[in-house]
Amino acid sequence: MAASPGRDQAQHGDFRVIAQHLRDAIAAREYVPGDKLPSERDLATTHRVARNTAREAIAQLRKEGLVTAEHGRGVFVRAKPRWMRFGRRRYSAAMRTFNGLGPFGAEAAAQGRTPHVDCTSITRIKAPAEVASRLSISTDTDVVRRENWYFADGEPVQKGVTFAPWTIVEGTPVADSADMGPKGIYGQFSACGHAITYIREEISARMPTSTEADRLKIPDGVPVIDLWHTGIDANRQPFEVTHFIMRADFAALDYDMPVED
Amino acid sequence: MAASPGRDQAQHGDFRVIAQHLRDAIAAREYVPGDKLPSERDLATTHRVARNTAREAIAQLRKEGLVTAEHGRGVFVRAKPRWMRFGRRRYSAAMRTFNGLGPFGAEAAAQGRTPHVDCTSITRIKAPAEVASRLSISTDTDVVRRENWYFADGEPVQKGVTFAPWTIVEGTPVADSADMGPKGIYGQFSACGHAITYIREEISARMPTSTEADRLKIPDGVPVIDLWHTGIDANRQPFEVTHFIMRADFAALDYDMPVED
DNA sequence: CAGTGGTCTAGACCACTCA
DNA sequence: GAGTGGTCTAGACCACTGT
Repeated sequence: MAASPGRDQAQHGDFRVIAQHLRDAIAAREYVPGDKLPSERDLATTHRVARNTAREAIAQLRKEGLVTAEHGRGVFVRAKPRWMRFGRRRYSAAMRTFNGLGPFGAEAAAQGRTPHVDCTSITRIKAPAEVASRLSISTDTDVVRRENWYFADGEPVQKGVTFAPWTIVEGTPVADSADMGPKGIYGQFSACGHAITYIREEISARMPTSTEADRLKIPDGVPVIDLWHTGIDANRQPFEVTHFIMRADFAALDYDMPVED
Repeated sequence: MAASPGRDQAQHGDFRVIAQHLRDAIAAREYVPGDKLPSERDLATTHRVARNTAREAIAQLRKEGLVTAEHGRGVFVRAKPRWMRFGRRRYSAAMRTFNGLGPFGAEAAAQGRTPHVDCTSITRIKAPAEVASRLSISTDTDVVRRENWYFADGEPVQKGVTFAPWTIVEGTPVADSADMGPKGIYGQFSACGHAITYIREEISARMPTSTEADRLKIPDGVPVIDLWHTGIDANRQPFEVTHFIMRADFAALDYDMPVED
């Protein structure tokens, strides 16, 4: 040890010590959200380690979602996420009557944000397996596939891909138009005999793929919520499936429900 | 460039190329779940880069949750997570009658896993703010705090901290005993006039803190589901709050519910 | 321009696993 | 003991941001 030039001890876990120092300082509000941390080079000299070691400490905090690095600017304490909450009532008729943005727009507007939805593609395909099983149809059946990207205050928040049997949507705007009219897509379904009455929501969380991180501009250390939503009508028939990928620093889910029907 | 010894080109994004090679190979099932990837030193030599660069490529895949590194053994393609699903009916009376493990045990058993719950502490404290607001009580009010750790097949899966007003649980096993009897904790609540009738579940996802990662043995690239559960009785009075931290590679949530009451 | 994070090199020793 | 990942060094140049 004493032989190694310029150093004396420490080898294992140096970066953990630095990381913990920074965590503590953040917890003690020596750095508040938005503040810039010392540069990697500064950390290295003050802790008497190589820059890479200081950098590794920063990498830990990034993985935990505590800080965000900005190339050329510095490393900043991340602002506490301001979650947008989605609940089952976003599908209720009352939420739809005053705008044409659908459940997302209604929730976003109710929470003081400016929503924007971009429908990037509408195609007709064979039902993928995950869709077919939820709609109780075969994978030979044609479905419409509508891909939507959702923004709040200009920031990308989530992606949603909606599928519905072609036989149901044929001839309606759902099959070929981005504009769903004043009552949104569920107004259209309702008009053809499928009023959304029950929903099923299957929720999991995972890290984004590199593609998702790109498209949704997801910072380091932020997972996605992966949600399969199924719309079910009054006859208990599923008529629509949407696969949402939501930034977990923006979206939260909030359900209240009876324990039994 | 040509001046640097032993190399010729490439500087930017080398590790991304390597990472993409590996991703593609995994997608093409050249490596299947459980397989060992080439060692960092092998990757370095075959791609003609320094070991740190190969290592960075691996780090990317770890962040995405695609692979897991095991010290001294190698880097392995992660097995597809086998999620355990939790739904609203885990709180129904029917799920409780055949065992004393509560909602978790019932779900785990139903899914062919061996559940185990470890109640690590039972204390009496002033209600924390997050609890008080959900129970509609003040932060001066005493509550019981019960900390539980949940295991499936011996692996730690989630942590749950339950709070309930002291005035409700006083004199019952909920206040001081790990053993909740054959009908579980909700049987106890039911016996003192608070049958669970509605629930509210507030769901978000984030990366684990370093403490959580330790205690739940969470591998790299796996987020946690952070869930606040509120139990509400037939009179619409909230009587119990539980804060769950779940490993997102084990737990998924699955709710079916009416859009309106 | 100076200062920042991003990437890379070519080594080194440590800690762990397994034959 | 051989092979693996984990950590560290002391440099280097690139890409980006701001003055």
